[in-house]
Formats: sequence, C-alpha cells, structure tokens
Amino acid sequence: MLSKKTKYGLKALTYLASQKDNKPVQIVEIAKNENISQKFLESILLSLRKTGFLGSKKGKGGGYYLIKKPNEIIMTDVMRILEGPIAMVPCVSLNFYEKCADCPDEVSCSVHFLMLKVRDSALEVYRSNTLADILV
Amino acid sequence: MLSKKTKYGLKALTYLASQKDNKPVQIVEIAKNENISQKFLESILLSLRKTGFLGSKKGKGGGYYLIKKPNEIIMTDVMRILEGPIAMVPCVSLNFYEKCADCPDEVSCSVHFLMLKVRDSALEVYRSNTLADILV
DNA sequence: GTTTACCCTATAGAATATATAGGATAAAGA
DNA sequence: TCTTTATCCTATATATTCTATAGGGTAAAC
Repeated sequence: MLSKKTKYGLKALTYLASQKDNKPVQIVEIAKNENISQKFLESILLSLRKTGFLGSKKGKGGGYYLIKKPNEIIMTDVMRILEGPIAMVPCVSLNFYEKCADCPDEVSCSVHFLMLKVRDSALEVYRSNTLADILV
Repeated sequence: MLSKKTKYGLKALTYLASQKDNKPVQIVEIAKNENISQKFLESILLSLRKTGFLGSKKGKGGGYYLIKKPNEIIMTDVMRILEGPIAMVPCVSLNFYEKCADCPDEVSCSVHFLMLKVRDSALEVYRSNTLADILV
C-alpha cells in the first residue's frame, strides 16, 4: 500500500506544478484544497525541501515552490524520498539493498526471482514519468 | 513492502511444487527448510488450503500438498490471497476497489493516474508468471 | 514591533503485521 | 480401542510502522 505520506506528497507536488507562476504557495492553501491535515503536510513538505525538490520562503507572502521544472522531476526520485524502496523486498532493491536473514542463497530464491521482475516493471513506470506527465 | 506472510506463503508453495511426487509434506519440514516460524507458517498454509490452493491430510503421514499443477497456479491469484490488493491505492484496485475519502474526483487525480500505470505493470508480471515459472 | 508563515523535535494514538499459546479434531497404525 | 501423529482453530500478545498532533522557535515582511 502507498503510504499517506507519499500520496499527500505527490498531491502537493502536483498542486504546485499546476500553478500558473512559481510563486510561493502556503501550506494551508494546499492542505485545504487537497484535504490534508495541515501539520502532517507541513512535515512532508519539509522533507521535500530538504531533499531538493522544493524551496521555501518565510514570512508574509511565503510558502513553498518547486525548485525544478515539472518535467525534470522524475517519479523514481520522488518515490524513493517519500515512500522509500521501490522494490517489495530489500534483497532486490537497488538503493536500499539488504540481505534476507532467512535466505541462505538469493540466487535460488523464487521470491527474489519474482520480485526482481516486479521491481523492474515498476521502475520502468516511475522512470518514464515526470511530474509534468502525471498532471491531469 | 511484501509482508512476511506473502513471502513465507510463496516459499512454502515453491517448496511443495519442487517435490518429486505430490505426497503430503509436514509443516515442520517446510518450516525448517525455509527458516519459518512453524506456528506462523501453519496459519498461512491454512489460509492457502481454505482458498483452494492446498489440500491437507491429518494424522500420521499427513501434511500439505498442492491441489493444482504448478503451471496452473497464477501469481495474481496467489498474491491476492496472501498479500491482498495488487494496486497500491484502493481507488485503482480491480478486486478491492474503494473510493478515496479525500479525493473529490479520481479522474482528475494525479496519484490515481500514476498508480493505475504501476498497477497495470505489476499485473502484467503476475499474470504471466505461474508457480512453475518461478521455480529456480 | 507585530503579524505571518515556515522550521524543528518529540511524542502520542492508531493500525497493522508478526508471532505465540493452548487446546480440539481427525487419521493411521498397533 | 488406544496411542501417536499432525492438522485445525481461536484468541491474544508483541512489535513495528504509520499517521497525526503538540508546542514552541525562527525568519521575513510590512
């Protein structure tokens, strides 16, 4: 399941991407329009800022804005920040690899084999979609 | 993330599929060979029996065995029983559909749009792989 | 200097996943 | 029939993660 964090984060990004200009948008505006808890959204936007997706401005007229252009924001990067690994098991993860404790040999593991295919297919989708592509 | 339940269930299925004959295999044997908690595995096998994947036999010489042939066991079906929805959000699920509470209109939702693609790609993998295909 | 709005950490509450306990039931074989 | 074997079943404990809230701090604008 997609976490709410990811869902809300994606919604906030698309909300910002669909603005006419790139002026700062306040948290409260995004929260209201997308039906998100304001404080929860705040922590999500904060992590998107720290990872280089968003810029922010304090004080009156402040808010968050996109740093890159929507067509430069690739879904793989967004998903890894918000959701974590794209792979469903750590042993097939490119960016979050971990050996399975219970598996003596992952080469001969059916779960590993299947999940490798699932990861590749998901990766293909995320790689070929930017924020601009998913604006509907 | 793939739940342990699914992981263990898949491992048990492949263990059974790789038997020479289709005689009942005891829980304890599977549990030891695949490093799974015996009692936890028990509840997983039980649910696989109730959903028509496994048969069981009580008493001495008893155990679990596959009901269908490995090449007739499609991963979509297995995954839906063990893991639940294949979709990452209920609003794009074929078998577990639910409307998002926070979304006024899913047609104009970017998350919906993206996750539809992810679901389709995952579905393609699961549909084209049977238990026989993932034996390595 | 007052208002506005982001910044930051800690933690509480809820949900889910994982595992365990303890006995009931049925089959097989002596 | 009696004993052993092994599945059947329900309830509950434990751990982890997710989601959200609380409460104040900091910087910018006017």
